[in-house]
Amino acid sequence: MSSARRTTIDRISDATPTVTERSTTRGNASVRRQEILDTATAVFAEKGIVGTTVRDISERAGILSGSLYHHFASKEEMIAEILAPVVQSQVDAFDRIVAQTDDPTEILRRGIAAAIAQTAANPEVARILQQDEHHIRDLPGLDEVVRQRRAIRDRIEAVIDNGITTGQFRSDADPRVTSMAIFDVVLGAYRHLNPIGRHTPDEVTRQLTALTLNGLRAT
Amino acid sequence: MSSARRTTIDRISDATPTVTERSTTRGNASVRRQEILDTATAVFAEKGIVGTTVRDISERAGILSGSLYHHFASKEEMIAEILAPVVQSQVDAFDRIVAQTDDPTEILRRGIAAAIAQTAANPEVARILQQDEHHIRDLPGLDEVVRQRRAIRDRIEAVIDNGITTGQFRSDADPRVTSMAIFDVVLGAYRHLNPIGRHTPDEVTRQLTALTLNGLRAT
DNA sequence: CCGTACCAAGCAAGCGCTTGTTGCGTTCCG
DNA sequence: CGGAACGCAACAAGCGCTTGCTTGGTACGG
Repeated sequence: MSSARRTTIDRISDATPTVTERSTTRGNASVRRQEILDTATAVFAEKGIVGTTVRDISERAGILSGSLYHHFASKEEMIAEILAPVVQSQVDAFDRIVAQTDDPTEILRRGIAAAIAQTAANPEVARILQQDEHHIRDLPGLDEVVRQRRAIRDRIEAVIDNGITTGQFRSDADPRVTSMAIFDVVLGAYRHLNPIGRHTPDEVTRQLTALTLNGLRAT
Repeated sequence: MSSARRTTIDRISDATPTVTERSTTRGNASVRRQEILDTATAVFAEKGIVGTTVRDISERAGILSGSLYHHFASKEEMIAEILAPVVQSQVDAFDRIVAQTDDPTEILRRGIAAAIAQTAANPEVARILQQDEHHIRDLPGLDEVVRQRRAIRDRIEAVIDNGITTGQFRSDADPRVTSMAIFDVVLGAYRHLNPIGRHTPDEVTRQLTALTLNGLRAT
């Protein structure tokens, strides 16, 4: 699909054939793009991925729906660009934690705190990840996101398993059920934070770490 | 392009709806209706409410999409008829429990057990309630369902609040955050039960009651 | 300090297809 | 025969996305 609509005779000598990220020198071309992305994030969180139309996004962004495709190749690309960096930074945060300590209780405590800090910084993305979990799973362009989220849950499960063998956690705890429970609870924390809820990230972190760690601790 | 209209004669040759043969119990009117409703439940759970089309349902039920409207007035009516009885029986179960005891720990324990038993009996409805929570909220015909679910969560919150004042639960626990966490964990239990997961309802109940009650108990 | 070239950004219009829903004709059984 | 059950075809609205064209603004050679 060549959408090139140059005038009939032009560009005979292409002086710079380098594939570039042009747009740089201009008044920062990606500003509008990020604006639209932020708007789209809000709409996706509010109406869900399937329930959101490109016209919903364009109306709220003050643009015509067709003009969105000047910035993005597809609706799916917008979704990927919204979710990927957040999930990536969650993975990075978890990596940093397990590099600092190998104590299961401490990993869990810091992991929950980091996840909730992430949620506080981006509650709308957390909401999308929760409520559209299944739709995300069968969007072809989002398999990396799905893979990373599954990896996080697997590693939490491994941490719990480890804590059981060291005797810190209850021996009758099922790592799979428990890890999923923690995952669900932490992901649902967006409800308690602004703009939806009224709690501070620190308070929510205190509540959820207390609930889960006391719930897991060996008697 | 004019569509070649098929006359009545053409239809004689091609027959045999390969998907499902009609349930020929003509006397019992609601049999076929319930069949369709069960099929719709499975499709809604699989694809989500917004992601499911009436054609998806009709294909799986071995009927044409238009013929669905002989049994149901609208897609929304189908959803209401799927969700309402389950939510109602959850309310009833909770009522029965609080009529038997007023001990907060015991109410929570039996409440979780009852909710998971409900989930085990109807995992697909649980999945719909979780993943389409927000879409359900702005379907006009489902305000009763929304009202009842909110009522359950409010009453759980009250039970936790009561347990704090009696000294059974940690005094630093926030009833709102905690009740929502329990709600999320129990609702997500459908993942561990057949046909998705491999745990028995009793085992899941043991796991989640242990996690939440130990997590709440005063030290 | 022009004039030309260039392009990101957006508008207007519409494409092919799908959506929930409807009206009417047909089949089948008590 | 009557009526429930269903096929059949179509409707208006809406979907994601494409196309042709216009604009405002910057770069740059002369």
